[in-house]
Amino acid sequence: MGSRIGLKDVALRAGVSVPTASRVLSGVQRNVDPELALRVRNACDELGYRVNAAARALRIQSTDSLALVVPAIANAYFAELVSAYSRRLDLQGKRLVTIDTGESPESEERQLGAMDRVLVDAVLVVPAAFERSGAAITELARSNRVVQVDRRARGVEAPSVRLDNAAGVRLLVEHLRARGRRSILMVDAQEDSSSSIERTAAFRALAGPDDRVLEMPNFTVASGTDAAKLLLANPGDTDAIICTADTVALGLLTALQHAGKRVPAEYAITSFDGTYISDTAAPGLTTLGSTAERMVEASLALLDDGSDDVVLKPELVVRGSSG
Amino acid sequence: MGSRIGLKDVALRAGVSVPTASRVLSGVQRNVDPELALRVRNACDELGYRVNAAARALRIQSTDSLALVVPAIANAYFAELVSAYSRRLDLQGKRLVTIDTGESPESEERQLGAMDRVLVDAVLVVPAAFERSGAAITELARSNRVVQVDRRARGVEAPSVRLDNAAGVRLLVEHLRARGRRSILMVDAQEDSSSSIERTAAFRALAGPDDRVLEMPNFTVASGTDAAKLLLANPGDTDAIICTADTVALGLLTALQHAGKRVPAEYAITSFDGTYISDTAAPGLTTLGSTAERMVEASLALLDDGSDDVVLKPELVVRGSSG
DNA sequence: TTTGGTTCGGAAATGGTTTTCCCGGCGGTG
DNA sequence: CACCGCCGGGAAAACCATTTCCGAACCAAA
Repeated sequence: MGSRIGLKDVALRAGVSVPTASRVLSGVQRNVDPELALRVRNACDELGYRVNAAARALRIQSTDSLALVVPAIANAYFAELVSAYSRRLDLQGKRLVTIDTGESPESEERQLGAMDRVLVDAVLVVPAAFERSGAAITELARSNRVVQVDRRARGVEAPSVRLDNAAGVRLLVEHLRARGRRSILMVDAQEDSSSSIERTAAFRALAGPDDRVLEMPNFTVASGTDAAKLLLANPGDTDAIICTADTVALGLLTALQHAGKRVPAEYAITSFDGTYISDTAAPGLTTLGSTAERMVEASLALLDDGSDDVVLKPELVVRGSSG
Repeated sequence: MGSRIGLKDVALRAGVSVPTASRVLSGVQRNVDPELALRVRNACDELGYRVNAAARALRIQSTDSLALVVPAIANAYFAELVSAYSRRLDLQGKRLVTIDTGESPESEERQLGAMDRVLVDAVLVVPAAFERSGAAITELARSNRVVQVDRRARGVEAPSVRLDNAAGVRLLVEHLRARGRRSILMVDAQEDSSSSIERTAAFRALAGPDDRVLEMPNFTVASGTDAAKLLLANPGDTDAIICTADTVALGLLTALQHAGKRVPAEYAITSFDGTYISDTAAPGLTTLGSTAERMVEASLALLDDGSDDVVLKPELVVRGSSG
């Protein structure tokens, strides 16, 4: 049984007792002689000892890590959200473990169902779907602290932090109208996500007879280029576009430019996420500012004090793509 | 202390012993009376019981999860790598937990040092730096199974799976020369990563007097646009560019186009990663094909059979950006 | 009645932390 | 000088929740 080295091996080599070794390593529960502490630390080095995560967590009932479950890490919006959480938690000495559900409620259910194999103190989840994610998240929330981030799922009582999507749509529509645009096309993904639902609903409520909605299969750059083809095949009076994701806007922008269309002269393009894409596209994309930092702050605060839902106000960032 | 519900609560409610409840739930180690099994399962539902990850892992000495440590999840290349791992492991019923080190050796050291707070069976790591990552990874490898992916760190004995960068550079250079280009600029990031080192070394070995290297601070799209500014300020004879990342190539491409330059007529642009970016840019980027799937397969196989280093052969994917 | 197989429960094991109890030494006080 | 309290350390055991080993009981077949 000498295979794995445990704390008692360290204590033995350092010539101290197990409690003392523990006191040196983990807590400052009580003062220990600096000389003994040094011996313990040296013994650790020499033996290559590392504390057993499972044993420690079992006793302590706490790991210093959170899980973040996102639908698609390849989406720049979620990638930036992950980065923001990771940086923020790193400052606190905590770890973020990220899990990708591939925009698939089935995979999400598997991963959430197996979350009891991963050691975390709480789970931050961006639900893949509004309807189909509810059951798995509710189940998870029975035994874990759960916060819904960016999206919600139907019937889940876990608190949520999200953007005021209706206000965001209103900001973009009013901006485009103020610039004299008459016919707006909203390009959305037909994913069953709460944010998509809220955005299209808000848009339809504000839309006039000349405004349209185009549903693409997902939030990828390729969907943007496909949307451009569909638009060019059936241009109508459209002179302005609202994309519900920066990735889609990027594909749309480059495809329109490649087809010889001028942006913003012929088409004003706006978008939602405020990722680096909106900043580096040429021309820059008018978009709602990034809410990643605020979402991170709000959701972590919510985990601490257990307050209620948080709805963030969007801000408009005007760049060249809207004239 | 009745706060958290454990297996003994389930057993009590179901009127069976703890071992029997365990047999019903986790393993099919032995047959149990179907009637008892049903009682156990009902008790679980009613109590909302979920197995304790720490206790299970402590006893079993295994979780079905791997950790993947990447330098920057916001980089499309790593995001696609994460997705590929996640999909592949999902098929096997395993989980992937991803950790972002923000291209910072300090953060990497903290995160790797605290890896004993996360429950995983093995760690796949993309070292942030060639020189400065070695110590932390070596230390980690003393107590964990570790595989280096995509990059290596100096002096680490853990096996690695990586691209044959020299062959990749040769493919691109020969392709550009075959298209009649005379003066190639390599745009790299001055990060201390093994892949960057190998690529610039291979390029310098092949380079003629008209070829140059430009070192940008990092692998972001913004670095690409900055590189374009530097290039336009000092154009020399450059008629071809090799970027060591798709993100950089994207920024460079759009910035050059925005400045009125024609691609590929005036500048042929090629790149390395083969992410979705190379496919959706306009024109498409000539690049080395994505090796994500092969890296995933090779590294997982390596974990299974403990074989040696794997070096993947690159493939050239020709698109419009190189003429 | 014995034998063999099946199923269940008590107890050990997993590894680290924490508590309890004790001890020896040290300094201050009466 | 005796006494008291405090402080740092050690031995042993409890604890965390689960799995597994092993013995016991039971039922059916021989």
